[in-house]
Amino acid sequence: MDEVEGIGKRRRSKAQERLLSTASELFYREGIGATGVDTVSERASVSKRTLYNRYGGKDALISAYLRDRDEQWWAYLRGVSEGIADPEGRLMMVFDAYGEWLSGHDFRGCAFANAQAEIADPGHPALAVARGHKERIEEHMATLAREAKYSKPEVLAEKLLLLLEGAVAMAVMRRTSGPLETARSTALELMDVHGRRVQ
Amino acid sequence: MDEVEGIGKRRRSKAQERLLSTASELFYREGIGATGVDTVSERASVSKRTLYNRYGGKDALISAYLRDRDEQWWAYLRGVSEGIADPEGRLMMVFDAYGEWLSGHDFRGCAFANAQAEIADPGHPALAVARGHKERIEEHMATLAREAKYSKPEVLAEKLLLLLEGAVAMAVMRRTSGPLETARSTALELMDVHGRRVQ
DNA sequence: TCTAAATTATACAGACCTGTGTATTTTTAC
DNA sequence: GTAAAAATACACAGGTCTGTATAATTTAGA
Repeated sequence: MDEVEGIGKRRRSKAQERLLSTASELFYREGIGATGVDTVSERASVSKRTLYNRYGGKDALISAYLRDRDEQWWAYLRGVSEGIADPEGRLMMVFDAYGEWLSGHDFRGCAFANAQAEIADPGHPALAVARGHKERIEEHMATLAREAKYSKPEVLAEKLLLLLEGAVAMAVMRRTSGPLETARSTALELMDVHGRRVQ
Repeated sequence: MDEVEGIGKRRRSKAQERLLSTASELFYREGIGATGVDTVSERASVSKRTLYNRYGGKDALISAYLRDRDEQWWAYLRGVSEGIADPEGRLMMVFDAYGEWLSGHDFRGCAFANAQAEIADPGHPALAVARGHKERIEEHMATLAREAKYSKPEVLAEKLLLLLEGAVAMAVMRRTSGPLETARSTALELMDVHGRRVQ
């Protein structure tokens, strides 16, 4: 029975998992438009028919790719934030996580921003996933800023998000993690500007 | 005689101009990868052969597109900055220019960031154009910050660039100019942090 | 073991892609 | 007006793309 990712209740098959991880790597590294479904299925050693039976088409595979990326990102942040108790430290961990994630991998920038840049149709379902991802990051930072008792935590969170996104965009262009460090130190300055309501 | 854009001394022909403006619009609105050379030549009412004789190929056309975009951006900034004498005002004009540019057009984000996201090959000549564009903007802001006697003008300029780039990226995702306004007000706060060396 | 679902291999349709070849016509410059 | 440059129309090569059709095969559960 053909099952569409995200709707079906049946757990992912191994073929489906392999398709997703392969698509994830190729879409990120080579670009979404530049990666064909034939390439994905071949590299995953899964027939193209299965790809279409499992995902329905390329568009759904793109959405699944971004959803997977979103999940991985949160898992990664959860991991590195594990020991830290104070909200300020956890706030800075978002910057550190971006920075760490940069080095090592052949860095191709933010998968969500790249998808936004590549997909012209604003109604494409994958773009809703990308928007949701950024929204959750901002909310996460706003929550931490609130817990740390900064004044206007939502405004602070938006500022920090702008710094982060700009830093990633510039880092990928310059092939340096410098922008991330600048963003981090600037974040501290902005946190200082927002002061702290002592309870 | 076949002439390659950027090397030849002969001024652009009308056909070449039409090719460039058509490519510019399509590359920006639909994406570089999604726009074929056939489409460009048809929409420009110029034969495909002329496109190849003039530009040599699609890659060179992409580079020309970004160079053109860069020129247009500076012309626009020059225009809106015309009356302003003080460097601080001119610094804020960069933010205003980004914001103005946002509204009106069907906004698809920063053409240079989009090219960076779409083109996987880091050696592609168009990416050098994109890098140069951002570098010049940062230098421009650093010069203004220096003239306005802010301390560490280069550092301030980098911070402002990060805010700008992040704001554009978020604005295109959210379809709001809100991020640009946030970036603008945050820029003022950072300028305050950097104080002013009174001469 | 037997049955039903999942996956496979293979071929194909129809469209699009970049780039070239060639002969003809138009435009430009002197 | 004439010669050279530019642009045109048209066809074509050799790929790639998404998506589908079909029949055979493998896997997994009762």
